[in-house]
Amino acid sequence: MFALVDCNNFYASCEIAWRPHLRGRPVVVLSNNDGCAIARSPEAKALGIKMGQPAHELRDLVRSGLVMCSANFTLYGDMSRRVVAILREQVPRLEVYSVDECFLDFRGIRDREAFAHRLRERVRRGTGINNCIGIAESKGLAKLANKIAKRGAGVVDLVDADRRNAALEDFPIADVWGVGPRWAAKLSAIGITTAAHLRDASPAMILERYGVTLLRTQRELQGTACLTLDEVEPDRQQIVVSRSFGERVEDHAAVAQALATFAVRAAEKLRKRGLVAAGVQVFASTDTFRPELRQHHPCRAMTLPTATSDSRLILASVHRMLASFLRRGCAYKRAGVALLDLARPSALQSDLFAPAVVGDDKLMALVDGINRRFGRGTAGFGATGWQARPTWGMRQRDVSPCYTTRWADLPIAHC
DNA sequence: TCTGGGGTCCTAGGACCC
DNA sequence: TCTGGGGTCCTAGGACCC
Repeated sequence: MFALVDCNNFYASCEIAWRPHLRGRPVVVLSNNDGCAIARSPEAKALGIKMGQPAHELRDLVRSGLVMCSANFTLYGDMSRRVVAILREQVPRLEVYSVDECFLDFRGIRDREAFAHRLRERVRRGTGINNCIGIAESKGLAKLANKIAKRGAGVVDLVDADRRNAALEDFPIADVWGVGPRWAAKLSAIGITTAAHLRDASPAMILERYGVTLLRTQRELQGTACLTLDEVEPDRQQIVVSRSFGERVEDHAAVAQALATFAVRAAEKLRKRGLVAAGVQVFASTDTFRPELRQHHPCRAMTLPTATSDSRLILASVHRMLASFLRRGCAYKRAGVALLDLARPSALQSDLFAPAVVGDDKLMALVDGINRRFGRGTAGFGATGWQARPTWGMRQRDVSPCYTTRWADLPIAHC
């Protein structure tokens, strides 16, 4: 028995929670580089703004009241932790599924709907974030129940068979969790246009044409829980830091600085999770939206001689791969660094003649400590260029303050 | 003027091993 | 008429998720 708590328009709700004058107004949150809409308040949806719609197509709407916010992922991450903390107080077991969703173990709860309504209200009062709850026998059905709850009821319980069947009858196949655009098109072509159709389709046919993933989805729709509540987040297999640049960059030294910056960020994330990497990959890309310009999409990877989380060793490997990596006359729009083959140091196979992990943990802990205390970038590496506004930097026109994570940005209440 | 970023799982095919 | 059989590892590509 699962409940899925899903925050409504999460990023937009976070912005509105701290800027109450935005309530009732159309608000969108933009992707990095202020590129496209990644979250929309209900009022923004009502204006017909689509998910992923480019920001430049929205400029005209600003004059009629649309508010566009640059993404502030620090704020959203902290708000997410607050929502989870409130839920943890109320249920013994939960899985943080994404930044704005939690699966809860709802077994043994007597009046599920009343309990869910109280839960919703607690989250709303504690964080200002509106949310909906779907309840069912499997995660897949809880997802589906949640989508129906978003239509207005707030809480939907599909444990009752009659209610579940009715819900599946008119639930579009494209909205089913685990059915993406490709499969939705293929399924529709053979007459499977609703969740009920998929539930009743031949399992052998599903397995043969789509594989075990969709077969699992089908069984979940039938009410058989194939997915479990995973309370512990599994260790990452890879960490990627990549960005589009604010403008096209032809200067290879600038791209190298960007890659060094991403490598340092990736190493920080790696250490925060207590992992080491045994592989490093670098990639870059010219502007794919301008096919008339010279295109180049270089990508290189190497295996490290010994696993590490030391920024200096990761930087050195990036530097080595950069030799004749970029092409003269190409202007790059995006680049990234990936750390691969991640592992816990304790889980590594030891070598009779060499250490299993290399690097200076004490030095890295010191650097991380300084940056935690005095702000990111206080202590760092020369290879990153060390500029306040590098040419490859992101465009961000209107970032909200980090209300909950930076002393200087603390909101002030006037009485 | 310009269209994001970060993940996972599954499968098929080739290389290689005994 | 004849081609062996059974296995793992790695990689690329395709699908999905938020």
